[in-house]
Order: sequence, then C-alpha cells, then structure tokens
Amino acid sequence: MFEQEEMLIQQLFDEEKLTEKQSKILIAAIESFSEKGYASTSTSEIAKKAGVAEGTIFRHYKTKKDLLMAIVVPIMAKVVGPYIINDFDKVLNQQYDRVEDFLRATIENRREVLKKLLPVVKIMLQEIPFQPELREQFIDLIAKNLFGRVSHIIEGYQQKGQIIEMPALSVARLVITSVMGYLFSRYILFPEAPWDDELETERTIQFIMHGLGKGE
Amino acid sequence: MFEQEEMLIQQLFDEEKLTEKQSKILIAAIESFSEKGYASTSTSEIAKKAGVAEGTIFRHYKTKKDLLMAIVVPIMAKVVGPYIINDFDKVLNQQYDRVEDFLRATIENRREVLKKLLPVVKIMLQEIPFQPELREQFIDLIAKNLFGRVSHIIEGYQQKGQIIEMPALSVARLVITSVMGYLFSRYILFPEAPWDDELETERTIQFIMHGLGKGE
Amino acid sequence: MFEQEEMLIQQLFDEEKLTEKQSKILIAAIESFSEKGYASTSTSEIAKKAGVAEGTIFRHYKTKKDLLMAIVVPIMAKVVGPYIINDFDKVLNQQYDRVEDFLRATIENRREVLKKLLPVVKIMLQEIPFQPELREQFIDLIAKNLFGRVSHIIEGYQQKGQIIEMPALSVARLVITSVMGYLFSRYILFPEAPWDDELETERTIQFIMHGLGKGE
Amino acid sequence: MFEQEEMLIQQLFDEEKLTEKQSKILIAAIESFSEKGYASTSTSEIAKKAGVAEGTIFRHYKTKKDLLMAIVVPIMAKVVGPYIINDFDKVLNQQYDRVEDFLRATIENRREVLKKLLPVVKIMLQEIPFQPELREQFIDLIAKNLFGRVSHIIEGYQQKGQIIEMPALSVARLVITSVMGYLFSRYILFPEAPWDDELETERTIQFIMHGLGKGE
DNA sequence: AATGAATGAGCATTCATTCAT
DNA sequence: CATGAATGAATGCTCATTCAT
Repeated sequence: MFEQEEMLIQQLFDEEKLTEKQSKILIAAIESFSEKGYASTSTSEIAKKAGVAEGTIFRHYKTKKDLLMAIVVPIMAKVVGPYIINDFDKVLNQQYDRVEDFLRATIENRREVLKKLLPVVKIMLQEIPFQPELREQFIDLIAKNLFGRVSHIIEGYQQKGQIIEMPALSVARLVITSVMGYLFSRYILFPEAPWDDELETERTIQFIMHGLGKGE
Repeated sequence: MFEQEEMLIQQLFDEEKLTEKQSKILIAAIESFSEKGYASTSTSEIAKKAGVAEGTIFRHYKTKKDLLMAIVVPIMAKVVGPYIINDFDKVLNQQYDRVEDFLRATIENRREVLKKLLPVVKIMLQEIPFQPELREQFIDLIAKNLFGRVSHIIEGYQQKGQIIEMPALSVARLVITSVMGYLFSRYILFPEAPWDDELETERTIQFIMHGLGKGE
Repeated sequence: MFEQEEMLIQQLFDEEKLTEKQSKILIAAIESFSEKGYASTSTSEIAKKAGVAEGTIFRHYKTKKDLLMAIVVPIMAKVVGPYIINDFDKVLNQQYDRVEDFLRATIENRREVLKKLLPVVKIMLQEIPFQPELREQFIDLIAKNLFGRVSHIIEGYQQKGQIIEMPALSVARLVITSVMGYLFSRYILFPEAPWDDELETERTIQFIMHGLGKGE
Repeated sequence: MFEQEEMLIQQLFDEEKLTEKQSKILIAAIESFSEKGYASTSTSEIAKKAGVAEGTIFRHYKTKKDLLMAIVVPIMAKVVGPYIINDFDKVLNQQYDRVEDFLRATIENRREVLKKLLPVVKIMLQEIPFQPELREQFIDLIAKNLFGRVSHIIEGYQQKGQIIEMPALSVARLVITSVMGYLFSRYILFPEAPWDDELETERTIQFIMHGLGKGE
C-alpha cells in the first residue's frame, strides 16, 4: 500500500520534481486531511507522520493552506480536467461506435481513478465549499468543460435522432449524476458493501440508455 | 430571512421548548457552521453572532460537539427519516395511482424541505465523514429505511411487470441517485443558475420512468 | 455516617441556627474541600452535592472564600482554642495529680476530636498557608495560647524540680510536636495501618516523660 | 537570591540538561506554586514571571500537572530518598560512634537541605494529599525506606541494651516526629522567630536520648 | 428564601508560523 | 536545506458571581 501511494503521488505531482521529504509530507497530509478533515489536522501531526521537522513543512509550503492547495489543485487540473477531455476526444473522433461503449469506458476509467485517488477526492469534495479558489475552479471545470463537452456530444446524438429531445444541459445533468451517483454509492457511501462492479456498470448503462431512449 | 429561519428552527426543534437564547445560539451556529464548516467556527464567534455570552452556549450544550449534534441529529431523525416514510406509506396505501405521481410528489416534497433546511443539510453532509455517530445514523437511515422501503415498492411494481427486471437494490440506487442528483445540482452545486423547477422535475421523472421501462 | 456528620456540623456550628440547606451546603463543602482541596472544588459541584441551586450557596455565603472561612474559623475558634484551654485549666487547677494523667487525658481528648473533625482539620491545614487571615489566627492561637499556657505549666513543674532545666518554650515545642506527631502519624499519614491506640498513647507519654526527665 | 535559586535548580535537576528557558520556568513555577498553591497558580502567571511565552511552558511540560511533577518528583526521589539512606549507611557502617552524633549530623544535614529547598518541600507537602502518584511515592519512601532503615538501626541499639524496650516501629515514629517536629517548627511554622539552631538541636537530641533511655 | 439562567473574565492547552542554528 | 525551540494569538471550556423571577 505504501508503494502504491507513492506511485500515486509520483503520478499526481510528477512535473515538479519532488524530494523525498516533500513526498512524505504530501502522503502524510493526504492521509490526515482525508481522515480527519483539513481544519482538524494540525501541521505538527503531519510533520510527525511524515517524519520531518515542523519547520520543514513550511519551507516547502508557505502556509497550511498552500499545502492543501498543492494537494487538491493538481487533482482538479489534471485528473478531473484533461483525463475527461481526452476520453471525450476519443468519442468525438468516433473511437467508440456506440454510446454504450463510451459510457462503459468512461465509467471504468473513472472507477480506476477514483479507487486510486479516493483520499484526495474526499479532501477535494470536503474543501470545495470552504475554499473559494477551489470552488471557482471546480465550477468552471464542471460547468464549462464537463457539461460543455457532454452537451456537445449529446446534441450530435439528438440530431441523429438517437436520443430523446431534451435540452442538452438537462441530458448532461441526468447522465452525469447517474454516473457520479453510481461511483459515489460505490466508493464513498458504501465502500464496504459487496459490489459486482461489472454488473452494476452494465445496469447503470442500461438505465441511462433507456432513460434517454425515445420511450415507447 | 430572520423570521424564516426562526420558523425553521421552531419546526426542527419544536418538541423541546427552546428559550430565546437557545434559538439564537442554534441559528447562529447553523449559519456559521454552514458557511465556514464546523471545525473552523469558534464558539466565541457563535456567541458574538447570537448576541449571548460565550458561557451561555456551554450552559445549554456541554461541548461544541454537542451543539453540532443538537443541530444535525434532529434533521436525520425527523426530516430524512419519518418524512420519507410518511410519503412512502401513502404510496404503499395506493394513494398514488402511478409511480410518476409518487415520484413527482416526493421530489416536490424533498425540494421544499431542502430549500428551507439547506444550511443544516450542508452541515450534515460536511460532518458525516468525521463524526462516527452521525455516520452510523446516516447509514442506518439510508441503508435500512430508505433503501429498504424503496426496494419493497419496487418489488411490487416488478411483480406487476411495470418495471424492468433488476435487483430491487440496484433499482433503488438508480432512482435515489437520480432524484438526489437533481436536488444536489439544483441546490448545492448550481443554486444560482436559472432553474425551471417544474420542467426539470418532469424531465427527471421521465428519465427515471424510461430508464426503468422494459426498453424494447 | 451521614447522621454522624450532621451531628458534627450541629456541634461545630450550633450557635448560629442553621437551616437544613445551610447544613447540607456545609457538609458538601467539607467533603469536597477535604477530598480535592479548596481551589480545585467548584461551587457548582458543592451545590450539586448539597442538592441546592448554585445561587443558594451565595445567598448564605457571599463568596466562596466566605464559605471556606465559615468552615475553618469555628474549628480554630472553638476546637483548637477553648477545648485546649479548658483542659489546661483543669490541670492548672490541679485536677490532674500527675503530668502523665494530664498528657493521657489530653491526647485522648485530641484523638476523639481529630477522629470526628478530620476532614475539617485537613482543610484547615491545607489552607493555612494561603489564607493570611487563617494563618494569623492560627499563629496567635498556637503561639500565644497553646505555647503560652503550656509554658506556664512547664515552669511550674520545673520549679518543683520535676522536669529538666530547659527554656519552657523549648520544652513546650518538644511536648507538643511529640503529641501532634503521634496524632498526625495516626490519622493523617497512616490512618489505615493497624494501631493499638492505648499502647501507642502510653509509649508516647513514656517517651515524653523520660525525655523531660532529669536524665541519669 | 536568584543565583542561589539557580544553584538549587541545578542541583535538583542536574542530570537532564536544562536549557535556560526551562530553568526559568522551573524557578518561576516553584516560586508561584509555593506562594499561592498549585491550583491557584495560572500557567500564564508562570510564563510572565519566567519571561517566556505561555506556549513555551507546554513545549517542555505537556500539562500543568507534568510541570508540578517535574518539580516534586526529583525532590522525593533524590532528596528525601538517597540523602537519608546515605546518612544511615554511615551509621550502619559505624561511622558515628554514638547515636547522639548520628542524630546531630542527620538534623544538621536535613536542616541545610530544608533551608535551601524549602519552597519545593512546601509544594510537596501541599500536593501529596491530592496527587495519588505523589502520595504513593511518599508513603513508599517513608514507610519502606525511612521507617525500615531506622527500625533496623534501632533494633541494633536495643540488642546492645542502650535504648528502651519498645517495638522498633514505635521508636522510629517517636524519633522521626521529634526531628521533623523541630524542623517543621523551625522552618515552616515560625521561620521568623529567633532560633539558636545549635542549642535547639542539642535540646532535641537530649530530649530524644532521654526519652529513649531506660528511664530510672 | 430559593432558584438557575446568564455572564464574561480567566484557564489550560493548541497551533500555524518564524527564525537562529 | 533541515531543524525544532520559541512564539502569542486563539480555542474550547470552567467558574464564581449576579439577578430576575
């Protein structure tokens, strides 16, 4: 698990070369923030868990909030953003013949990411309401990128008569919340229930497909 | 707004007779917890906002956490729980001829509640991950009551052949996350977007109905 | 035990007529002060133990320190003072033929008093260093009354050639600390050791008598 | 006086190397605890007197009680314990030909120690009744070490027929309380009276020697 | 007389941050 | 670069005391 987390860190933060101490600080901070919340985690606790001196944290991150941002911003910038965009680009380029296949791939992809980055995602969700900077980034990302892109695709399918006549934004909302609802139930609400992931993925896809079908 | 909040408080906490000071403390705490989070709100701040001495808070609520619980537990116990159950009882007693009508009434009802209790619901969602007591109550409520009841209804409809063959639990998840996803988008994510509530409600219902339809 | 304590209270405080609430407050305060110390006992704790409202304490005793004084001053005034004086008066009036008999009676008398008033005596000893008012009273009592009287008696015996030639004050100190040392060991230091009181009293008397004897 | 106290501190706490701030904190704490009692001394007061920030106290002593223990435990462990034992070892090894000489040396030694450590001894005596940990240590030290050693010596003298036939424990009690009674009168009760220490020491020794003599 | 809600100063303790080494 | 002692403002909480009922 430690090795796995380290890889996660390397993956999330690779661009800036991290020293070993910095990695340890980030891992410790992610673990503590995720377990007890940002406001209830003390920097001294992080220092102890990371095995560094208290002052060392502040050499790398000017304030505690900077440390939080160093954790959460990359997730927003790299994970929620481009990953999604890459996927969609594949769809837009007809790499998936059917919507089902796109949904399946997307869900699977999201699932993998969420499983690995769960602690960071938890921190992000917790702190978005209280950090205006995060909030704005998030809204932008969701509103402009995610909804925008999805809406675009949807309008395509609607013109081909394959899905229901409904404002693309509403369709986007329905699809996204269905997918997110699944992932949220799966990993946040009931992570310990016995899930048959393949089956539930199919059911979710089926539900969405029917839900968007022209009915009758 | 103040008057409105006071009514909210009265409604949530009516059984125990609240003194004026207690009401003021609760209102101030709800406002602050909702805006800045439980851990980042100081009791002195609440006292100042409520216009009482700091000691007064601790006369009524032995600890800061007790104050939090006094706010969140009733919401769980009274609002999420029985309200839902009452609605479902109506369905079970055939008060709604069609699933659509039931969904419509439920969504509308939830919408009203959420609109009024938004700050408290926000606090609840924020603190569930960090307060084991809340977490357990919530899981119980959702898992045993909400999912249980909904599953029961679903099985009824499935026997009548009106909805798709799929484990009731999965159906329940899909329906509930669709409804919650709507309300979450509407009130938490984009409360300031221009929403046509009646229309979106219908679209959500339509989506769910088709999604659960036997397809073709 | 409760009844016994009530009698103690009545005995200590009889002159001012105490209401039932006052008695309860005093008993509760003595118990708490004795167990946890004056400074570490809160008035609310006393109120709860006494079964009265917090305000009631302050109706009878203007401040917490007044309550302490109401407990400790009578002990000094009535118990340490006059009792001793009465005993000594008996000696001075030749009611005891031999010093031994006087010592024996005095020790026995002190022993009874100490057993009953132990909690109050403990409080007194604890607070004397910190309450100048008490300290002065105590020094006066010990220095002027106790030492004074004893010195007077001692000088008598010295003139009769029955005890050693030594300043009366020094003799008084030796006698008093011997007696007090016994009682202190018996009731404060090792109250739970198995003591044969009669025997130890005799030994103490014998030690003092020899110690004051003309040697040889 | 400041220099003297610093030496005291160095003597009491030498093994662990104390920083300058730690010394200042200890000196300030000893002064305040001794004057006003542990419970009535606030940490902010100690900080101010020591000329350090309040947080500094808690960096070195996790709680206020830890600070108390850091002051009192070494006194029990180092001063009351080994010093006494060393003295007795000298007696046991026949370094003193006569009991008188032993008593004289012991009293003198105790007197020096007490004079220097008076504030700390005061704190110790004050807090023993309320700190179970201290109480146990003290009882152990007195009961098992002091009384045990003294009893052993006494039995030796009794076998040589030099002192009275009486259970060694009782003899020990009489001797110890006589010595302690002198020191207590001298330094705690009437420190400001004019004492001729040499003379009073001799009188106390004489009293004990006669008291334990075979009478006649 | 008795109550107990209300007060606000005070307390022990924590914490993010700084800085000399 | 890294350390960790030092800081002092802030925090949750307690307490003796007051006062309207």
